[in-house]
Amino acid sequence: MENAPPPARRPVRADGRRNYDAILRVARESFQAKGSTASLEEIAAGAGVAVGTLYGHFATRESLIEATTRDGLTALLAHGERVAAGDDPLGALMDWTCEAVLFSSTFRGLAEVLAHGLRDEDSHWHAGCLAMERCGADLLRAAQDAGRVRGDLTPRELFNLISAAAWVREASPAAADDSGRLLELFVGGIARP
Amino acid sequence: MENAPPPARRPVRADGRRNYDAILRVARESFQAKGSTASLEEIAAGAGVAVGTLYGHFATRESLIEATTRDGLTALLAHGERVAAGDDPLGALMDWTCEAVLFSSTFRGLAEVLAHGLRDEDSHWHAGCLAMERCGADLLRAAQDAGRVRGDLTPRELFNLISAAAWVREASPAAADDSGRLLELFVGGIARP
DNA sequence: ACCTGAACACCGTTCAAGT
DNA sequence: ACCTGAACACCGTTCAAGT
Repeated sequence: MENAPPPARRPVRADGRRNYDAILRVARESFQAKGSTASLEEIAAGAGVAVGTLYGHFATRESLIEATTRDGLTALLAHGERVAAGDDPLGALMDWTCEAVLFSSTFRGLAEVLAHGLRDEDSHWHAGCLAMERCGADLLRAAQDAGRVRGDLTPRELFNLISAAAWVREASPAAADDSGRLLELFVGGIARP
Repeated sequence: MENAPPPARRPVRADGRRNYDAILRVARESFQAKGSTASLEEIAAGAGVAVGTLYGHFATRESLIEATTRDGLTALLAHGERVAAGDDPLGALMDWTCEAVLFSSTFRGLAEVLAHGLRDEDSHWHAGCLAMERCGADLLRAAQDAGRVRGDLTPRELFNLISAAAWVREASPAAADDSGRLLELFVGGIARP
């Protein structure tokens, strides 16, 4: 209930903001290069701060990961609202799903963190994951109401399909090259003629 | 070419076999409980041997994982041969695929190790992963020849679908409960009416 | 042929002391 | 309010010495 850790916030003092931003910038590069398990010590060193400073700003690895991908998630949700306004429910769902797969494979390990965040109520991610699930749920329902997608598919299952496709993308460079094909394989079966 | 590490083999000396077996037994329990990243020191301690003994028998974590799941893979391949003898190619493919998903989610992290082993030629796993892929390829081709599965699906893509479904099973207990439903979602789209 | 355990390296995490 | 870096714990991996 009350043991959910506080989300990372940008500090008010000038040196604090500088360090916060430097850590975020280096963290993005490190996660990109080495995945979600990249060394926090290396990130701190790369940002020119002591480890304690990193922990001061980001209490857990999850909160740092959350902060590095917050913008991406925001963009994804905005994209969802945009495509929802169109008049092709199936196209909108597929379009957004594709973007969601790309986002969820921003770096190696993110899909797992997302899947975990959706289940763990005490996670920094929980709210974000729920928002992402809900965004997909709205698009899914619209496509189902239009009779274009099998009606028994649940929002949670759509989330699972997305993170699974993202996981394959993370793990297999060859599959990542052809995202359209991957998407077709993973969610192609849910459409109705 | 020649830098592929040697597979773990059961020692000839009596005390060696005893330790080897003890390590394997504890490793199975540990992987089951904590996933593929379980502490090797704890496994060694649990087996009543020094860490060096564990490394003496299993040069890498991968080789230990391989040894703990070798029987399961063998059983899966045998199951493939068995179902291939029937006269329902689509049923055989689905049956085997379901077993493959169960095997690939024996413990948390195995799906990732398998996906990695298939790509890395120097892995302990490479031969095993190839055998698994080939087993699926034979069943897939039969189902395709019978016109029951879309013809453009490749063996590699089937492997990816299997490990992705296994990954979801590993990550989400709820999904793991209803394997039939999961399988339907992941490979239901490949069948032809 | 196999075992032991100390030794080294690396990393996560905390915290008292500082500014 | 924020920073520092030493301190502790834990783990992976190697290897000289032993039987």
